Amino acid sequence: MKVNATESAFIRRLRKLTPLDDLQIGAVADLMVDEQKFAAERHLFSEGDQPEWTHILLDGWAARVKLLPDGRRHFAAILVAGDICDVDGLLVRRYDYGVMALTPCSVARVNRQALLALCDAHPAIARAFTWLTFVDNAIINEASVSLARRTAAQRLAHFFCELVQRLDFIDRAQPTGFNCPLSQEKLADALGLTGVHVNRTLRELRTSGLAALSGGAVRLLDPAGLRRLANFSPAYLHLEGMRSTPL
Amino acid sequence: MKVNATESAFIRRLRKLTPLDDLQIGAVADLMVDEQKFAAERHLFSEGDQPEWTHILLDGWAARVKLLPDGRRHFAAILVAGDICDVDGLLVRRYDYGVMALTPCSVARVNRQALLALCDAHPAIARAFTWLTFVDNAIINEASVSLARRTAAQRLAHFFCELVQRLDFIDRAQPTGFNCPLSQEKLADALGLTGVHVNRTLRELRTSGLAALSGGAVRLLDPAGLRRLANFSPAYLHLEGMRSTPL
DNA sequence: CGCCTGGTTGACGCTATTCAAAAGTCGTGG
DNA sequence: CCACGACTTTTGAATAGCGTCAACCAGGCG
Repeated sequence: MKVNATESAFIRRLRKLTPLDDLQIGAVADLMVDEQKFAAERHLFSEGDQPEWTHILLDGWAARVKLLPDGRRHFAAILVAGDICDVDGLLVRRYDYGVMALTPCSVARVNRQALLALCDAHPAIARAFTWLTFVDNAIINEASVSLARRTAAQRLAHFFCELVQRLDFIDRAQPTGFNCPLSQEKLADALGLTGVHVNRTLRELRTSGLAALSGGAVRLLDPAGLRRLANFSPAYLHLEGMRSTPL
Repeated sequence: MKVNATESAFIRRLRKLTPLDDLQIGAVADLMVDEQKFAAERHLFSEGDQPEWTHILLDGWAARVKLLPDGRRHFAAILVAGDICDVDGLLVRRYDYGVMALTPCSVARVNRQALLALCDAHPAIARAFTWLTFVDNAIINEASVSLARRTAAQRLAHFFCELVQRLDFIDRAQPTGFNCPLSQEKLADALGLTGVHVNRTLRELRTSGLAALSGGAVRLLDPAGLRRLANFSPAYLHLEGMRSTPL
């Protein structure tokens, strides 16, 4: 399927975050030629696969999945529209994670060699992609703080605070809440908990008047309270965009 | 202080992992001009600082530190000789982590602008640094699996398995063990545990004949057993080096 | 209508934390 | 050489947080 790349969340993110000009943005958009749909639970690719395409999430939610031998799993990252699923596929021989659609997804595939060539030809574009990698990293680092040192309630609160920012950036959130089509089981896999405990912790947040998840939507009843509980500070999202330095 | 860059663990890593030729390697080495010493516990820089240099660890151990408001901390990454402490400092406005020396360290500082310029001039060099970022990422992703889903014993076992590989790669480990100058408290900060529990878990590993930490060294008493316990598979370290694709 | 997935709740157990104290280690200075 | 202090390791006892198991309920969809 043909992509309307120019209006995609990814290109809009590039516009807002990087100093690329219209020509450079256009060159990137031109690589986003074919669009694929994935049903929920479907894998875009799996751990161990050899990368052939770079996948950019246009719509829906997905996750980077790490599987454990006993069948349990961990979501190393939650991906929303505008996120690149697998930049590292550009240079790595084998994926060390899979990417799974959490909801029905629409994905732009970008030819790996073509993107590499474009980056080589335009250092500014290479920098933009490197920048996106760094932001991705920062999010994962912050998630690891949650896993290492925050309680279940704090993890959920932090997760909600982060997502409202990320989604708002692509105009998919209101200050009052956002659409969150994740089952409690999937939330658990993202936060290093069990489904049962996520359930209890959600009730805790609800009864304490902080946030509520129902009908596939998160309502932030007390945004300031949530941020206080999670000790959330959005600096790590680097929403001001990359530091522009002379080429 | 002047650096003997060519013999540094970092340059040797570049040689082994990337397809850069001697000229390109030399150009990178030429940027590693000044060497600084840091005492244990000293910060190379702190969260919130504006990046000015890129820091490459030549000797000693360091960690990327994320601080919590209550004084607790989390080590988002453990750095050893040959690791870049802060690639993202190249493009980010403010660090979202600090880097702390865990032992006396020797660090090469690289001028940020100069490295950016070099990457722009030589796409192959840019790729090499991007590649190192990806490997760094993969390690952090795997660590997040430990934090999310592995028990204390498995975390320690996995940590030891990873380090013996990473250190062996720069010729600083024997198959039988390696030098590990981390206090139990610091191990705890890397693994999302408490010092007390690390102590108990180390005893568990010792009495079950898997591994022992004493006198600043880890002895791997039963490497295969350790790997089995941790379900360690070194694929994510990408020790085969980057996928070479035509420029 | 029955099935299937996801949400909800209770009882119980285990893992890791907390608090506290004692013993070992190492560097420093007298 | 010993004494001292600071830090690290070690161990115990009590507790908290989260996981496990199991049952039940609600809604969507064939």
